[in-house]
Formats: sequence, C-alpha cells, structure tokens
Amino acid sequence: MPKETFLNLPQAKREKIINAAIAEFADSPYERASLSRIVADAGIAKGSMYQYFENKRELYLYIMDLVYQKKKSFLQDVFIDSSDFFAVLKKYYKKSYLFAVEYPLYHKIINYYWEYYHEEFEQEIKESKDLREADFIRMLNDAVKSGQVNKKASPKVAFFVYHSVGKELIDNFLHLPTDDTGKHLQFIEAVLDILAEGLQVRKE
Amino acid sequence: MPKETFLNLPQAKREKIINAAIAEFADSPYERASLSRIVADAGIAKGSMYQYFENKRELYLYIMDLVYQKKKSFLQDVFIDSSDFFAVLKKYYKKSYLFAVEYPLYHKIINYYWEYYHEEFEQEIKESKDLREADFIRMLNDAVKSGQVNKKASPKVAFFVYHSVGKELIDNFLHLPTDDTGKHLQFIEAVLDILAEGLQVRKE
DNA sequence: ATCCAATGTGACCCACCAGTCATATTAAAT
DNA sequence: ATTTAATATGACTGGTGGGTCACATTGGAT
Repeated sequence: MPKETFLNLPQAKREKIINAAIAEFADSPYERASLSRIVADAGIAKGSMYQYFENKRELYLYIMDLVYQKKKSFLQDVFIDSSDFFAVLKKYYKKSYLFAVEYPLYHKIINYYWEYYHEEFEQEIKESKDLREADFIRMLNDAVKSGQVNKKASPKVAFFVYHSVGKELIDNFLHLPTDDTGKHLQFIEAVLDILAEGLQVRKE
Repeated sequence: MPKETFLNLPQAKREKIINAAIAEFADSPYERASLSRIVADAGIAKGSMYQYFENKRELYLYIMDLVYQKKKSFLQDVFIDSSDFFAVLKKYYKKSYLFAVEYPLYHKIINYYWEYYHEEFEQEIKESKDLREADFIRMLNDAVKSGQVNKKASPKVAFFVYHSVGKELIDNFLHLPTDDTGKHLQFIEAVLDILAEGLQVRKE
C-alpha cells in the first residue's frame, strides 16, 4: 500500500517515518491522529508523505499491517499443539497479554482498531472478526468431537462470548500497572476458568 | 447542568433543542458531534446555546443524564424479585435489549458513551462502572450464600466477564436487523447459559 | 557540463470546529 | 411612551485538519 517511492527510501528514513506513525496511532485513534504531527515528528515535509502514501488511510492500513504481522509471529507457537481446547485458549490470551507488555505501542494501536468507532474501517474489522470466528469454530468443533466441549453449546454463541471477553481483556491491559505480570496472568486464567466451567454450582 | 435560562424556555423550544442534541449524539460520538449542527437543527443561533449551557460538555452530560434516567426507569422492574441470580441476569439483559429496540437513539448514545474512547469522560465512566460492579458483587454474594453460585469464583472476575459480555451485547444490537426480536432474545439467553454453565463437558 | 526525471518542500486551500461578543430584539415594569 | 434587564443573534476569532501544487533540489545518465 505504500508507493514505490517509499520502498526506495533509505532504511533509516523509512524507519523514522514508520516510528513517527506508530507513535501517533498509538497515541490517538485513527480519526484523531494527525498527519501534520506525524510528518513533523518524522522530520519530513507534508508533501513528501503524499509521495509515499496515497493518503492518511493508506498509511494507517500499512501500519496496521506491520503491527499485525508482528503479533501474528509473536503468537505463532500457541497453536502448535491444539489437542487441548481450553489449554490453547489460555495460552492464547496469556501470550496476547505478554505481547501487550512487550510491545505497548503495538498493543495500543490494535486496541484502538477494535475499540474505537470507525465507520471508515467497518469492512476491514468485520473481515478480521469473521476470520477469527471461522478459526474458533473449527477448533471448537474438534473439541466437541474429542469430548472436551459440551455439544449443546452453539458455536456462534461460544465465539461471541470469547470474543467479547478477549476484547475487554485487551482493553483492560492498558489500564493496569505494568509490573505485577503474575497477578494479571492469574486474572486471565480465572476469567477463562469461568468461561469453561460456568458460575453456577454444579449439581450432578 | 443547564443554566436557568434553559429551564425558563417554553417547553416546545426546549424539546426542539433536546431532540436535536439527541439526534446528533446518537449519530456521532461526543468528539465528532457538532454543536453547529445541533443549533442548526434546533433552529436557534449558536450564541443562544451558550445562554443555555456552559459548553458542549455540559450539554452532553445533560443529555446523558436524561437518557440514563429513561433507561433506569425502563429497567426498574428487573430487580424487584432478586431471589434467582441467573434469572435476574437474564431479565436484565433481555430488557436492555428491548430498551434498545424501543429507544434506538438513546441506545446509540449509551453505546457511544461506553464504547468510544473518551479521555474527557474517563472519570465519569469509571464511576458508572464501579457502581455497577458494587451492585453486581452484592447480588453475587447473596447468590453464593443461597447456594446458586460456585463459591470458588472471584466476584471481581465474575463481574469482569458479565460486564464484557454485556458491553458487547449492547454493541451488537446496533448491527442487527430490528425485526426478529425473538431470535435475538434467544441469542442472549444462550450467551447467559454459557456464562452460567460453562462450555466444558461436566464430568461429575 | 548539461539535462532530465525523480524526489522533496512548505505555503496555501478549503472545510470544520468550539466558543465569543457587540449588537439587536423582546417583553415586562414604570 | 420610556426605561431596563433578560434573552437572542450570527459574524467573527483562532485553531486544526487533510490534501494540493508550483517550485526547488538532487543525483545519475549523457
């Protein structure tokens, strides 16, 4: 999505621009993020930015793509052994938390992407969500077959629940002190335990 | 929070202003909502608005208050019999859905309040959330005492789960077709069943 | 040394915003 | 009819935004 001119840039300059954009998009959600600030921060002229990207939107999508590549590679090993459904989910959310701790700017950008109201990216957000849903449901069906998951649960409803909680967990990480990682991991574990076991007293 | 001048206005004019503000705040989240559009819509001069309210923020808080009064009175009867914890929660979320169907503008305003990133109202949002948390935990403790809820569950974690899911349900209502109320109520029921019973196969 | 295409520049354009203020209108009191 | 205080007005201010464009600079090819 960048223009060729951007790709031909010396690495140092390219990174300066990328870093300025990352800082801005982590600081403010898309609509409020300012191109003027980004170019000032990167030390280039405004016009130059339009040699590199079509417009603000394309720059944003490029940055989002970078950030998601990073997160994807960070989470790679979560799915290598997917035999235990509930264990995979725990690993997934815990690792997401560790990502947020390690790359707070990336985390903020992702958070704004999901949390903030964008009419502009409704399409893109829906597509990301649908992909996740398909992956989740595939895993869930396997888990039903192997007798881990209650077969009466609707996959779509189950996804909805995990998606909601996941979204809020992500948001939550931002407002926590960055030390005390242990406590946060415990909290995540407790949340997932409730989703797995339910709140209701078991009578059987 | 309005000035006296506003309260002295003939009812018709006051309502025109309120309705214009409601339409605007339902259409755009606080930051993007435009006072210029509101006054144009209400048919008054911009300066007049500043006779009625200190500024945009005060107008918004006034509208939020109206909307919350409405929702509170709509949900009144949910808590009259609180002996069955899980039944109350179901009633609560279902009734919230019916509120969204009946007062879609109010619903949108509330949704923006919770969903959209506002640095400006962080304080207010935190307070609303804390009140809900206190209420929820009180109910939960009663339910533990009466043997409905698993005592090993942490109240804070349980609240977190219900709050997340409630928030997402509310958001979700906006993107659904407004007919088919029956299906939506079933969906809500299914979500709450998962939270109560868990996804995991029960072994005992 | 000359040329030319690619790249860099920042003043400028237009649109929009919240909020202000000198002035005009209104209506009640005298 | 005149005064006076409350209320209404909208042009204006100062700010920010994304995006543009005529012009300047650069650097490699000839």
